[in-house]
Amino acid sequence: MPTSTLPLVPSAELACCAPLTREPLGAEDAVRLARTLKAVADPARLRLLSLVAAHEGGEACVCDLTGPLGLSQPTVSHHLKVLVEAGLLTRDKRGVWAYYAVVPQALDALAAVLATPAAVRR
Amino acid sequence: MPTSTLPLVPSAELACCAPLTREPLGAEDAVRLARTLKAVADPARLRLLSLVAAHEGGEACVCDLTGPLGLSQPTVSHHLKVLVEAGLLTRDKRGVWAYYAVVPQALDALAAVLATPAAVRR
DNA sequence: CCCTCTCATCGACGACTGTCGATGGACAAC
DNA sequence: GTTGTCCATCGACAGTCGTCGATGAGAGGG
Repeated sequence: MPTSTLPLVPSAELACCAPLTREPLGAEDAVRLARTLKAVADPARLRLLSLVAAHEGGEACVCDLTGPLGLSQPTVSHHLKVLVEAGLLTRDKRGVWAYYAVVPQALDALAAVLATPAAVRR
Repeated sequence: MPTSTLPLVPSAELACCAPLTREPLGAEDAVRLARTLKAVADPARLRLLSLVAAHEGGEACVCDLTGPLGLSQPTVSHHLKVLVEAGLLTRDKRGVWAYYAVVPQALDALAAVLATPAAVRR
């Protein structure tokens, strides 16, 4: 049977806080937010998210990704692990293959924190 | 006369590309996007953005920020420089003080790239 | 049982990053 | 001019990060 790995992140971490520009960010919230943003702030990982999302069925295995990225298989595995631990990707192992898929709500939550709420915009 | 420092980033960098999950990201776009995201992916810089936005008048000088952050003045100056170079903050030197203000469009552009377009959401 | 294929982990290396104290430059007030 | 304040830059240090080759763990196929 296929084994599905859910994101390790408590869901509270995804929507951790009010929009950046609405009120001062607490130290702990800042650390949590930065941890998630760090996972995205890398060219290889950005392209991975993009490639996985664009792949047919919305999922892709490692062997689909090493070629387009031009990185070694261990490096790709490493980046995928980072993204899964950040809750941005899910891992689904079926037989020999490991299929990765994006978690749209996670990206949306990040976007929501960064965006300027209409009330603040001047 | 006050000297205003505009962001060094070509405006093309701010809205560099289509939403992540819409089409595969090119290598160069990925590098540019990652560079901007790296500027935000740090607890101190997140709090700086937040503190500046929340400060009265939407702007703050360095001496307003070192206290709440608990970091030394050189470190705060360093982080502010990173944010200005990323186009997320503007620097306006008036007399002895340097006033920083957030660039809402920059944050919004970042959010737009991360967010899942409705058409892709499944 | 052995071989192959896919993927994860390990260990190592160079590069980059966040932090600080010390220094220097610019402006203001006396 | 001298002194004081605000801020940027410098140099140094420890820590983290991205990358790779080598190795290991499991699943399948002959």
